[in-house]
Amino acid sequence: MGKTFPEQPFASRTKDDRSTAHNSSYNERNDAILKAATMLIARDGYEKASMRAVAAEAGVSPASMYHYFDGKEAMLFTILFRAFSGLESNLRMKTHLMKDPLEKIRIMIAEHVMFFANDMAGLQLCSHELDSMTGKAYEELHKIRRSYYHHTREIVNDLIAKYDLKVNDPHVATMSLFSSLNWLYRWYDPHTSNRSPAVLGKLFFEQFIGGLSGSKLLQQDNGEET
Amino acid sequence: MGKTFPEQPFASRTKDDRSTAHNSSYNERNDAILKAATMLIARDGYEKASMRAVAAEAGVSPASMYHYFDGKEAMLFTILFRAFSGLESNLRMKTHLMKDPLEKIRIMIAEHVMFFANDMAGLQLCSHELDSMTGKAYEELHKIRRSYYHHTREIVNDLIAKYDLKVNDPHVATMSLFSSLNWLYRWYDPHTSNRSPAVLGKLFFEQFIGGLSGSKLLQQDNGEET
DNA sequence: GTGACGCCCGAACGAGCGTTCGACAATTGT
DNA sequence: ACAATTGTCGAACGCTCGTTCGGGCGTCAC
Repeated sequence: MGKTFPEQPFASRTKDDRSTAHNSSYNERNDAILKAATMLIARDGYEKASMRAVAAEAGVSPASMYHYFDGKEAMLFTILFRAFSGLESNLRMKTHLMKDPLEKIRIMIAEHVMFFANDMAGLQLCSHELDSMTGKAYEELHKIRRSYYHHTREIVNDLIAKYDLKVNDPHVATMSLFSSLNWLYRWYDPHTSNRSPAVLGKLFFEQFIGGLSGSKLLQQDNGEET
Repeated sequence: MGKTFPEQPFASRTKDDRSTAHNSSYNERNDAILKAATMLIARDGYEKASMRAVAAEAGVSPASMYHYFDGKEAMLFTILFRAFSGLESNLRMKTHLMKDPLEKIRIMIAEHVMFFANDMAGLQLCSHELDSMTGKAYEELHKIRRSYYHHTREIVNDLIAKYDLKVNDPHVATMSLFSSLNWLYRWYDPHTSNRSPAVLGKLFFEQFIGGLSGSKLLQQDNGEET
């Protein structure tokens, strides 16, 4: 029941703890507001999406919103916190028992694309609206993001070590991978595209590994192999 | 002097044509406003960056801004138009006389990174604020963007054809390349980083070619080569 | 000199924003 | 049954926004 995420510094829940077994209508309303907010902020941007519009979309009065969230920024925080935490903890869970870093990175990419397909608007906000946050809330989200990066980066390091790859710049390679994933919301819609999330994940995986390990096309520059 | 870009449908210049030889202060003020606007919109976002703040940064009164631009959106349009057009025409110019598509794509990537290094805020707006535009202005900018993509995509097609590459999905590969370039503003600052734009361009080039032509690491899946 | 014109800005307008307040309804604990 | 708590909302506050208005200033042409 009360099982959420390990270590939740100050705001993983809404306002104070009202999730006391009964009273399901509270959580329903809460989710309706978050869903409406996610959609409208994804469509119009954080500044342009007004509390009044979110309230209307969620079927609530503007004043009622403040019984569920301390304010507009707290609302965005909850959305981003759920999405970032979901990504991060899911990665940790799925790769926990694996040994081969190649398999780990394959799963990481596939899971990220899946997460995107299941919550396009939410991940769009993670890519687009993080710096609408300020102060400690920003720091906290940034910390999760950094943790996600570090986890991925360690997999990449293991990958390079295990297969003895000649990689010029692992950081740039990793950032390129994140670029591809974070830019998804700009061009890919799993409901419209003929590429499934699984296929797209496979393509990203192959591209990343190919980009890491170098191309036959360019080997003339490095002198021929022994 | 009056040399701009081929075909300029309706708004490559500001308001009406006041660039009549003398009166250089007009163009100076105009550029000061654009520069201030670019910086502030990059920092705060289009909605949050107010005309008053831009005016203050440029050393002009808010009212005076409307002698140079029809409004806030027209101002952003000019910024985006210059950046997109610069990118697109520069690509066309540089690759015009080349034959080898491998060299073409190398130059395309290097030039894009250089463009970014020379106008970080401007290219950030191209990546982040395009959909703050509406109507015909949006269409026009989107057209330039699409033209840039198509030009790049043709080079990729030639590359695949010439070197007989087995590429699963050229579109996804090209989008990944654009992802890396468009995501630059999120993590790369040429003034701070120890990687020069030239080095970064080289890395992106090698990654892209490697990602295109596939990896030795994964060839076990495709059966061994003949 | 004088009228026309480009340039500039203080002041204000109307609209929309996030948020708060106070009263009213619904639900709960006893 | 009744007091306390929780949920709801119309109305309003204070503020900032993009933009406009009207007039003042300097510089040309004649």
